[in-house]
Amino acid sequence: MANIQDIAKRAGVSVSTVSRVLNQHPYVSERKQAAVHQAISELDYTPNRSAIDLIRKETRSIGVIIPYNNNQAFDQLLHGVLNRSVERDYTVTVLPTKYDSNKELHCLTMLKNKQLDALILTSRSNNWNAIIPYAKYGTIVACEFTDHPEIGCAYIDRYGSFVETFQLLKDKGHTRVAFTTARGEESNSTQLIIRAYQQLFGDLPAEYPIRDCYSMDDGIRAAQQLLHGDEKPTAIYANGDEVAAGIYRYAKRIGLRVPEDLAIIGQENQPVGIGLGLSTVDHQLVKVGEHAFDLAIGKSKDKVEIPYQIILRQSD
Amino acid sequence: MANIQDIAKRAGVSVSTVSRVLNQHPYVSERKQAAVHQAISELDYTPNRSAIDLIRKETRSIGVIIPYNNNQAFDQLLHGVLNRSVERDYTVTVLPTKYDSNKELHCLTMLKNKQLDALILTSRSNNWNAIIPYAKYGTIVACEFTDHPEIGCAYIDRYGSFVETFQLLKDKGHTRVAFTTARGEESNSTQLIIRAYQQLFGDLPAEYPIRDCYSMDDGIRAAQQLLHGDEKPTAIYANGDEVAAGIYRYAKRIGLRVPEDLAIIGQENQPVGIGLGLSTVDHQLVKVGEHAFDLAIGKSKDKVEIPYQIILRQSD
DNA sequence: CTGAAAGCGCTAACAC
DNA sequence: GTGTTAGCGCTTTCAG
Repeated sequence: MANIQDIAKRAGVSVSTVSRVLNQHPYVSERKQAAVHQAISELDYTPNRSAIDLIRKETRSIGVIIPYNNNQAFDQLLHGVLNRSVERDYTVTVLPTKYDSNKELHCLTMLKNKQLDALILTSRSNNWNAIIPYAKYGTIVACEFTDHPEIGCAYIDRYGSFVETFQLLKDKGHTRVAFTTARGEESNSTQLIIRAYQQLFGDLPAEYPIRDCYSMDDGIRAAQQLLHGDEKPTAIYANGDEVAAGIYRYAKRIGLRVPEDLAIIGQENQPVGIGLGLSTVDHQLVKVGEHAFDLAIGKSKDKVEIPYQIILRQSD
Repeated sequence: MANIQDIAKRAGVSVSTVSRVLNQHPYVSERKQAAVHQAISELDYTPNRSAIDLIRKETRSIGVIIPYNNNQAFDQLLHGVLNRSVERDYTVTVLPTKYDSNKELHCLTMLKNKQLDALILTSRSNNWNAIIPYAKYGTIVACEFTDHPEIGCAYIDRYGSFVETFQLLKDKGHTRVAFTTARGEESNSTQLIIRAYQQLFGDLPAEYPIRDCYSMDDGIRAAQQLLHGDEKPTAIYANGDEVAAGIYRYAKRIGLRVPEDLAIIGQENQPVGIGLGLSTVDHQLVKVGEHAFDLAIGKSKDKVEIPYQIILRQSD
């Protein structure tokens, strides 16, 4: 590949002149400008990006840490980021970590080694203490609330959302309401839903939170466990519409009526929930992703809350 | 940030020695090796990636061109790519183009400017003629069949899949079968389904292919158009399960029985289809993505066909 | 085993 | 307006 020197030689100018026209700096005579452009097209030249990144110490590319790459919620977040990246001409790199904290740390070093300008954490498996130090190498933005001043975040009031949903169920007369979660108490979100439950219903029966729920099959498994136990719930709040769909299908299979015998509420307003007419709480993850992107490229440390929305259909 | 020189100085060795231990080259005395490691940890040093990429002329990162970033089919492809990238320690950059051919070309130049080692095209809006020249700058792999020898591809026999599905419908006695597509005849896939239709049913009524279908709402629109027309179809083959779900819901809404009054078959085996019990043809896009990745990093120009799978549930 | 030195391709003072 | 030149941070001959 031709380089900037070849162009300079061919156009009969210096490399700095070539660089100037490449970067649209003023003060280059029309004549030389034309000569440079001609040389560029004759030699089919494209500036080498690594060289530019090296000297500029900036890549115009940001990373998105996504624990699982087969999860609708993370997909939504990613879509939000992508939506904005196209408009702002940034490049985005997807970094699946499988909740492996070392992999996550490895991604954080991509900030340090100047491979990425900013990093969006859609979730995390390290403590903030381990993460914060990397903030000096690049912008870090989280998709959950944190009051660390070094970290910008676009978040939803998860606790409020959980409380409101449980309240809604309680108002309808439910006292035995179970719920599903992805990870266990190592997850911030799980801790919040447990607290919300306790606030409204008191002690949490050990058999009510069903964890490791991601897919429709997990929903079926959860329903199986829940609907044949002693403390059979009259309502289940699922951590996603796919999981809710699994619960719905199992309930139907054993002859339960929804919502009369079992109320079901999902999360994230996904197609399967729409198709099945399941109520859901939409945390507007696409918007969260969009805001996270804006914070990232704006090197902002703001905390922006995205409103959630409860969508009632026929299943609650 | 400390650089390799700082480390060399601190460890009392030359930069080449530091480089050697960084790259695990043999022939470095234990003593110096230890000194270097110590200096690295004392100075909290991380090698600069741009500098390495510049000199190595390789980035260990590949791009995936995705026209729409809110489409389940492309998501599946991307997930496949991501699955393998984690295992092989590659970095993947997502490049949404919105079917803008200039944007697509812009992505191709990322090969030329050494920003990406390889590029996976999940779809394309440029002619092969415009794309091929970039193959000399990096590996290009497509997710559709092409016999260009410069391009590796992981593909499904779309034509075969379309023919088989139509045949299945024909065998059940359907003669009026409509279908939906995403893009129009500028799309390879649309051309193939039209040819498959013609092979089995002869002339294609102008009102049968409904285009611009991506979401559930598009499915509803398609059903609306189709089910109130003159040539009312008895079967519809949708270009995705979400679209199929929209058709299903509309059919139910106007009191049609599925499959007695209207047979519906979707594509890609997505949650909403499972939830609604819709038949589907699974093109195994995740696998396609995985193979595409392998071809990409193997710089292979092989053509690998991924088998599709027709999954019959109650809707056909 | 180890170091000096020549780049990789580009930008940005600085001088004219 | 334009060219010279000193790097950016690293790898890799080439000598020793």
